[in-house]
Amino acid sequence: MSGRAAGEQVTIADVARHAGVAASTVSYVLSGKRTISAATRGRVLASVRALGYHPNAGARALASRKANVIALVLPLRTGMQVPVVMRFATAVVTTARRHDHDVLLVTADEGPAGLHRIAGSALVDGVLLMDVELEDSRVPLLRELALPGVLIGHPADSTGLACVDLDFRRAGELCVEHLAAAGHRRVALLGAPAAVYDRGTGFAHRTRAGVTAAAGRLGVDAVTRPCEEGPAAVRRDLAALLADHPDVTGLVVQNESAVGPVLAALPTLGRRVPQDVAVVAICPDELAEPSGLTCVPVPAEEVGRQAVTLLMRRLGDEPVPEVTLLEPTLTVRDTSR
Amino acid sequence: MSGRAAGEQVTIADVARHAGVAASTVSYVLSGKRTISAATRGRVLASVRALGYHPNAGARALASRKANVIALVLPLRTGMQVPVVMRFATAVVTTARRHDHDVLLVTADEGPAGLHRIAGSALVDGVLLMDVELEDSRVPLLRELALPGVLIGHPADSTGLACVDLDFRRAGELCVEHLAAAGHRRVALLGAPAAVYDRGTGFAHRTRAGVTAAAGRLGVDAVTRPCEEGPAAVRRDLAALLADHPDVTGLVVQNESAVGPVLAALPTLGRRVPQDVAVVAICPDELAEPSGLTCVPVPAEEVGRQAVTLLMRRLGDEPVPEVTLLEPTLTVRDTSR
DNA sequence: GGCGGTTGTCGAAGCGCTTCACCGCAGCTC
DNA sequence: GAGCTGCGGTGAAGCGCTTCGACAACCGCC
Repeated sequence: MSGRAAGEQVTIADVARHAGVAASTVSYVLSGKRTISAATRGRVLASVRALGYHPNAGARALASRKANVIALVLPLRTGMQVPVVMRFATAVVTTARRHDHDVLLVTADEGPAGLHRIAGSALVDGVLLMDVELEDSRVPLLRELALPGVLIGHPADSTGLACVDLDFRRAGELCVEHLAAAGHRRVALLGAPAAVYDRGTGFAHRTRAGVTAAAGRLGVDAVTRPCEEGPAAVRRDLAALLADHPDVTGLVVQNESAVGPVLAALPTLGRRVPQDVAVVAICPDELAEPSGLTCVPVPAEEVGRQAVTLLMRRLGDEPVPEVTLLEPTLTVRDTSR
Repeated sequence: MSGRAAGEQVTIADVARHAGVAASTVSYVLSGKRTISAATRGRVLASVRALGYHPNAGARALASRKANVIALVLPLRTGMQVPVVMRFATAVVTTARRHDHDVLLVTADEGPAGLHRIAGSALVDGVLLMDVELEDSRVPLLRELALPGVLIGHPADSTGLACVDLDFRRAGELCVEHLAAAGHRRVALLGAPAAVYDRGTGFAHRTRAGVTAAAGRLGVDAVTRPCEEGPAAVRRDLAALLADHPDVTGLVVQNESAVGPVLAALPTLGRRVPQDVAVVAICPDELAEPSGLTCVPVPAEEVGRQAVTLLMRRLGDEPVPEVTLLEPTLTVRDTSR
C-alpha cells in the first residue's frame, strides 16, 4: 500500500519530502558517511520503509563511480567439475549480497574482450576469475586494466594479484600419507583428463606434485596417469593402469566423473574395495558420502566466500595476501579401511 | 595505445571531440535512433574504435531507463538437475549478450525480497525465473511489480505471463509410445524424488500424466513411483518397484541421479538390459549417450535461448505467447533395442 | 522565389544519486 | 566576549548518457 502505481520509481526526493529533510540528508543516512542525529535518522529510515525506497542502481553507480556489482567469470568449458561450480556460484552470490553487491555472470568464452567491455563500461567494480590456468592470458589483462580481481586457482605468476585455492599439493600429500599410514606401499593417482594437464590447469599439476612428493618422502611407489571422462573411458584407463601396475593397492582419484565408474569397475577387474585396493578421492563430498568413499572434499563454498571477501577488501583498498591456500582435510570412510 | 591512463573512462564527450561532432550525434550513431550521414557515421565509429570507447553503463541506464541487464533467478536448491542448470545458464548468457544484455545472477533464496529489490532499484529490465512450481509465490509478485518476466517451467496459472518448457507430457507419452511399439505391455515410470512431486513441480507431474495417458490410450499397463537420490536409495526403490511389479519389461527413468545406479542395479536384480527390461530415460543427453541409453534429452540450451528471446520481445513490448512448449524427441540407443 | 518537407546536426534539459562547500549553532578555551 | 572547533543540516554541482526540440541546409514544386 505505497499509494503509487506499480513500476513507478520511488526516488530519494520522495523520501526527503516525506521525512521533511533534504535529499542529501537521506543520502548520508543511508550511506553513513556523516553523523546524523538519531532523531533525523529515525524519521528518514521510517520514510524509506514506508515508501519502499530502493536507490536507483544506475544513478548511484553514476554518481559514486561504484557499481556495487562484481563479475563472476565462469569457465563453462567441458571437463569442468559442474556441481562444484554451482555450489561455488551460490556461495559467491550469497556472500556478495552480504556486502551489498550483486553478481554479474560472464562466460569465459567472451574472453578478454568481455573483460575490456566490463571494465570500460564500469559495469562492475571487480572480477572473480574461475578456472585460472598456469599461464592465463586474462591475468596480465587484469593487471593492465587495473581491474580489481581475485583468481580462483592460481597462475604461475601471481605478483600483484590475489588468488584463492584449495591447497591441492597438500591434498595430494594428504591422500598418500593416509594410504601410507594404512600400510600401502604402491599407490596410483588416477587424475584429470589429459587435456586438463595440457592446458596447464593448476590444481591438476599441483595435486600430482603433492602425490609424488609425499610418496618420495614416505618411501612409497607412486604412479600417476590422466583419466578421460565417461564410464567406458574411465574403465579403460583404470584397466590399463592396473595392467601396467598390478601391485597397486592404493588409488587416489581426482576426477569427479570418474568416481562412480571407478568404484563400479574395480570389482569387475578382480579388485575388492577396500580389501584389495583402497580408494581415496579428491572430489565434492556429496559425491563421496553416498558411496562411503574416503575423500578430501573440495570446499567450494569456502573458496567462494573467501574469494568474495578478498575482493571486497581490494575494493576497499585494503591490502590482501597474494595467495590464500585453504587447508584440505581428509574424511575417512569405508573405501579405505 | 589509446594515450590515456588505464582505468580512466573514455566518455562520449571525448569521442565527440575526437570526431568533431556533438555528443548527441555520437549517441545517435551508436543507437541508430536517427538517420546520420554515412560520412559522419564513419568518422564517429572510427573515433569510437580509436579511443576504445565503451558507454558508461550507469549513465546509460539512468538516462535511458534501461539497464540492459536481465536477472537469472536460479534455484540452487538440492535435488536440482545441476549440469542442466549450468548448460542452461550458459545459453542464457550467450543469447543475452547477442542482444546486448548482461545477466545478473540471483539466487532463489533471496526470494520475493530479491525481486522487490531488483525491481525497485531498476538494476535489471526483466527476469528469468527458473524452477517454477505449479503454485509459485513469485509469480503473482512478478505480475504485481510489473516486472517483465519469463518463466522456465510453467505454473498452474500462466495468464499474462510467458513460460518456456519442454513438453514433458509429450515426453512421457513419447517414452511409452516407443516402448509400446517395441511390444512392451507393462511399463513403469521411475520418477523424481517424492519431494519434487510434493512441492508441485510441473515437469514431474506432467511427465507422469503423459505416461499414464499414453499407456491408457495404447492399452499398456503403467505404474509410476517416485525415486529418491543416491545410489543406495535408487537401488532400493527400483528393487521395490520390481518386487511389486515383477512383470514390468519397460522402464522410464526421469531422475538424473538415478540413471547410472539403475543401469548398474538391474543386472544384479536379475534383469538384463535390454533383453529383460528396456530402459528409456528423460535426462541430459551427455548422461545417456556414454551408457548407450535411449533417452528424451532435456534441451537446456534451446530452453535458455528461447527464454531470452521471449524476454527480449517482452522488453520491446511485442506480444509473446503465454506458453511455449518445446517438442521433445526420442533418441533410440542400446538400452531399448 | 517563396513554400512545405526532409535530412542531418546541435544544444540543452534532465535521469536520480553522491558529495563538496557552506552555514548556523552549540560548546569550548583563553 | 572573541575566536575556535565540531556537529547536523542544506543547496547545488556534477557523474555520462539519452532524447527532445530547434534549426540550418537542401530538396523539389507550384
